[in-house]
Amino acid sequence: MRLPDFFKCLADETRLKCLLLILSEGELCVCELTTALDEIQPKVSRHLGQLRRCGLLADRRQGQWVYYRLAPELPGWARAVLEETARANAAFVRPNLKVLKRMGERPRRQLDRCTAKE
Amino acid sequence: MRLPDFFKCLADETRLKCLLLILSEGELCVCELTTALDEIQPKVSRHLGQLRRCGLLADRRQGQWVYYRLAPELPGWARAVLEETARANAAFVRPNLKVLKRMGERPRRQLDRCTAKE
DNA sequence: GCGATATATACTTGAACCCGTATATGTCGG
DNA sequence: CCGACATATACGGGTTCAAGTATATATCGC
Repeated sequence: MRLPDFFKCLADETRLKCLLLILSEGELCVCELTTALDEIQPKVSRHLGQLRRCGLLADRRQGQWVYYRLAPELPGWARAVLEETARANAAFVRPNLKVLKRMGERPRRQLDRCTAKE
Repeated sequence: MRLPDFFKCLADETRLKCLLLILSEGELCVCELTTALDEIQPKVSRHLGQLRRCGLLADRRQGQWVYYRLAPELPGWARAVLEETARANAAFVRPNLKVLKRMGERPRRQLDRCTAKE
């Protein structure tokens, strides 16, 4: 990927927050991000799709949910940039992380069969 | 500055190359960057002005030349992001750096009186 | 003061971008 | 199958952005 395109992916608030939240949580599904960001679903989905097509995120479907994680093939320096950014800008996503933690109905992951209730 | 705005500054090829070249050389004037990038002067100047207004670069005038350097007040994490990017993407600016090195007519810096010829 | 050089800015235009709405696709439970 | 839920995408419109050209400002040598 062209270097400026990598930073273009980080240049939008919604995309940047998605990346930092995923970096913090390891893996998040669309509805969790939609809630954490308090945005409408098509908006979040559209940005996640862009991040996937650009090679920053990977996705996996589990039941009706789609989980996004950092792409394993993401170069080390790119991951380092994200981590350094997250470390020094924790306040940027803190409110969203708080909403996420308080979120009642979170799908249970790492199980083939799962219910929507905790 | 808002976090996404920082990355917006890096999301343009001309701006990103300016930053990486300045990071590599310490300080560069507009005409050196114009030559190294093979771009027209108003384009380079406009992007440099934007980087200055956003707080990424600082400038000083010396005679008829204006030198740009990384802003001293740039947060450490931001500088680290730039350095990590430069380290892992040396090829991105290598041709421009080569042009710069071969550039015959470079203003001499760190002197109050200077000529355009080396 | 007057050209020559270096840099900054104003203006206009076309492209890229992001958004909300509506709709399509996919999965699940019954 | 069918309704409910989760996600993706198509469409249309408004805004932002970057470009080239032209011009303004500033410094220098004379």
